[in-house]
Amino acid sequence: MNQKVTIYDLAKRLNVSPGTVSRSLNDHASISKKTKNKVLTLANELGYRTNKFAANLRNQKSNTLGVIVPKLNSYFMSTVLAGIESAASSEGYNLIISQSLESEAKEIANTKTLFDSGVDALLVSLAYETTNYDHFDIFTNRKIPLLFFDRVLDLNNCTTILINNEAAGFDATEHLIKQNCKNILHISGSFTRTVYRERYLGFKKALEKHNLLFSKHQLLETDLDPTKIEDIIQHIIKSPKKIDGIFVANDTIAVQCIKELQKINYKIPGDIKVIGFNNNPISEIINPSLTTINYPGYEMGVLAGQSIINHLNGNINLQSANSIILKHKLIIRESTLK
Amino acid sequence: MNQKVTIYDLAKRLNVSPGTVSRSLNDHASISKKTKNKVLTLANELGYRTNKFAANLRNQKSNTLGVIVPKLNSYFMSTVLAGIESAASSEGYNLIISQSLESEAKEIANTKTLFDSGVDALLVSLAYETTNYDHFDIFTNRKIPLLFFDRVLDLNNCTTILINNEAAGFDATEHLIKQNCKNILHISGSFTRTVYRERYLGFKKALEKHNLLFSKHQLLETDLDPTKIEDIIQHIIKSPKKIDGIFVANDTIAVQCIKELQKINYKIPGDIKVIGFNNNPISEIINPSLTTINYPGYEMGVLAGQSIINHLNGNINLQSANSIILKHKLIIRESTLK
DNA sequence: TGATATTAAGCAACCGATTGCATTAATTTG
DNA sequence: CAAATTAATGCAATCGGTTGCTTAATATCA
Repeated sequence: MNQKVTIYDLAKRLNVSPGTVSRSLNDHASISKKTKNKVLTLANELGYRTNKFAANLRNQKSNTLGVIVPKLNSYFMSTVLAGIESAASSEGYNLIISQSLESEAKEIANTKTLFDSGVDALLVSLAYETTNYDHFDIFTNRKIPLLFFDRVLDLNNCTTILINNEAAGFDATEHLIKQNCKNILHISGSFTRTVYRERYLGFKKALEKHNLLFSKHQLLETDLDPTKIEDIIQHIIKSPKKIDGIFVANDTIAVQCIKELQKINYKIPGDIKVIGFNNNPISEIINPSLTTINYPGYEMGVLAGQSIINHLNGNINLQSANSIILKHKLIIRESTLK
Repeated sequence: MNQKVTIYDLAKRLNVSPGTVSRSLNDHASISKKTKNKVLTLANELGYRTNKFAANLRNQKSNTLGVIVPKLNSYFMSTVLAGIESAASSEGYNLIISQSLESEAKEIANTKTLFDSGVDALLVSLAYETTNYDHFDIFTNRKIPLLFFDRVLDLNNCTTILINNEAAGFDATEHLIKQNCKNILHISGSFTRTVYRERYLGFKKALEKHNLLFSKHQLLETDLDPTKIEDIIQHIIKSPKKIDGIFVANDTIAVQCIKELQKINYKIPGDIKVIGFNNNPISEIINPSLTTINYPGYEMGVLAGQSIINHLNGNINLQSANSIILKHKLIIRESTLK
């Protein structure tokens, strides 16, 4: 039990060749049932377990997917990961997960490590900081599938999975407008990430459509760091024109805004209506409950996993569909009631 | 660029042996600086990357840790994972993560897969369902380090990392008692997991210490599934003696209780005081904010990662410390105010 | 019965890096 | 200057499976 058992051990005991053992274990057609049974039985008895290193070395394939996310411990990301894991494990793939912690340097290091680990494909959601993308070249050069989700990058031959952020931003903003907001503030993440840029574009389009002027005070580009909530509140208080609606690029900050504004006696939604983004569970818990945009994280993860595995299996679906857009949905709750 | 480069390619171009190349790359002492430089330079130029499969096969070591958690997308678990990842990556270890989804069958499958993947060690938080532990034998038989965190199991020679759940349960309960609660309900998870059993023991000890009788209605053993909140509420309403305090085994359910009780016009903390467990961020967002026990997830993850890596590196610290207890802390908020 | 088709199994090269031991070249020492 | 060290490199086996090709054994058919 204590000793490792190899196909050579099995071969010796059964007086067959290692090749025969290997083929038996892989249920190859050219081995008789009798032999296969003998092998399987003994393998089981001795607790034989295949050595993946050897198999991978020979097969040039690891049945492993690499994943790089900005942060493991965020509601959204862990939900996506759960989806990826579910898809991967049902197809017999392992997952090596690493986090960039929003740092470009760490993302680069992780990319190299995962490449060296011989992952069959890489799934990435970009770090906040990343502006140079050369580190992905080792993957594209060797034609190892690369997929971006949520925080995406448009590279040739890379699938991207995301929602229509512009449309979502538009919907969120239009909802506020329909609730009679006239001077809406958009609290955005950094424009280096297109998700945020596009939400902003949707925001502006909605204003335009409804003939609302846009002034620069209505945009606050931040790093969405919870510790800097005070700056955000100051921005709101000091706005030259009274703000009556806020569209925040994520629920966490939206919830913090509500809490802080309530502390200084703003009424939500009476004085200011607030809409968030993501449909994080906290949006249901805050009082008033937070109107938000549902972002299907789990589905995104499952789809990302399935797409890449289909691709690896040679199924034709990624060549054609280079970009997968998931449906978002406006979820109306109390924080934007008239 | 497109082609994979091996040490043989480097060796050929430099007219040295593959062995010399290998030793150069590993900065072996018996190679001259001149040669090392030549090799390093060319390796860099050709984009050489070591083939881990070959190295792992030869070294019988993968620099990879396996992790099995019940659920990836839970606040607590993703926080622990973030801690493990941080410790692992700073020591050059990869992480293969899988989830059991609380199912024993999946946990068994994951254990086998991770074993086959040749992880150097395994970190586990047990599934809700698991009652048989034989699947870990392949690890213990081969003396591959095994560590349990949070949902632990006392096996010989396995480190466990957790908090003192009994003391935490005691503290939580005593706090309620000090806030004048006389008839406290404990909503627990399944006793198959010792964490919950121990919190319950702490609960009972606190009652005893303060001379409060315990009746069976004061314990509700559930699976902590959010969809079954209605059963919990019914239990509270139908209690023969009016319940004035609730100690819930996790914050998610505690928050749900508060919300549902408020819907039927209970005042929190006026009519019923509530204390949760974990210090999940939602505990700060709910109104009234939730008193809870802080469970240091990130620290637990870091410690778990570091411990196992120290062990792998042969540093003596796990033989002695077979069980690591982290500090918990009572965090008093509004939901238990007098 | 002999020739051919089928089936089952073996042989040996290969995947790419590592490492104990042997060998050669360079340096030191007496 | 020869002998003894020391330094630098090469050789070849090894890790454990996989697989194209070959061979041996059995079945099929005329």
